[in-house]
Amino acid sequence: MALAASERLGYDIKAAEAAFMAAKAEALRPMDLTVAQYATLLALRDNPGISGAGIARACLVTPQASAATLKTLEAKGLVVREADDWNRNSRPNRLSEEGRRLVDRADRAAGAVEQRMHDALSPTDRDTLRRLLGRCRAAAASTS
Amino acid sequence: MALAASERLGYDIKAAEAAFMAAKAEALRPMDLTVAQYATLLALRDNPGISGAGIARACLVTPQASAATLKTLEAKGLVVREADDWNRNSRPNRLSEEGRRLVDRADRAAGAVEQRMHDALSPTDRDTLRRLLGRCRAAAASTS
DNA sequence: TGAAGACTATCAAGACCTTGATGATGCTCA
DNA sequence: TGAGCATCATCAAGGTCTTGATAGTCTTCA
Repeated sequence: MALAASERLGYDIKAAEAAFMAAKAEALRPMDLTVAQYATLLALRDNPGISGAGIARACLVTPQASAATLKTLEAKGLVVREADDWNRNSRPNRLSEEGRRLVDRADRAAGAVEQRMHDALSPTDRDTLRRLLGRCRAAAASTS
Repeated sequence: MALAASERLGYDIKAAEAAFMAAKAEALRPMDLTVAQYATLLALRDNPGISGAGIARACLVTPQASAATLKTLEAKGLVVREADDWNRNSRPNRLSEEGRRLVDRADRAAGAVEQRMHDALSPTDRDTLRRLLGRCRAAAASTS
């Protein structure tokens, strides 16, 4: 074993991410939205007409994953997918009226989690955390 | 929207975690192991005879998730589950001989990712990162 | 002794994510 | 024009994770 389990930074990152996800999931439960669905709606609100592939990039997942989530959201009536018979390659996605209402409500709930994390750190701390995480990210990606 | 998208620390944490997972998944691919399977094998190596629930706690998932992974690993012949007819409540899990060989090989590959992250930061940086992530974790969990 | 509460295992359904493969579209450049 | 390449959408299969529910076991305590 190269590194002792307690020395592994991956665990700390994972634990923070897990706590973050759990808190968001709980905040979104009353709206019957999953975290993935919320992230997708958020990307749609900020980028009307974005493609499924674009959502995938914004949410850090594969296009297949975003397509599945879009399908669920379309079935819920929260998203409208513009199907063009003359161009099957690009299918812009937009929020429905209900989707727009819900994403604002969801963002008030889930945004509070983000706000708590934001408020728990000083501006300097936030900057430091971002920088260190960026170094980790680069180190993980290198050579891989 | 309470916070601008670029101001959200959750994204940085998620991105670091995603890069970390991707690098480990790639390192483990030649062994035909997923990250979840690797984490389970590691927990088993460090805690022989641990219960499924114990693995779940170590891996930060639900008992159901660990049970599913154990089932896969048992089918692969990497894990042996001791079934007691007189006590169906507790089923200790252990590595098979092949499982033991594979986990060591896997840890050399995946541990290198962890090592890269470790080496990219000074001891002080690592300490700071841990502390800040801990604060984020606590902030996310509070009130939720 | 016996009830309460905690822990464990497991089934089932649903959602999400991944890799791999396929096919269509659009842009660029020789 | 036409080949090459990047991008997009989608099908399929496998694995992981969740919530919810059911049930056996163990410990504690009145």
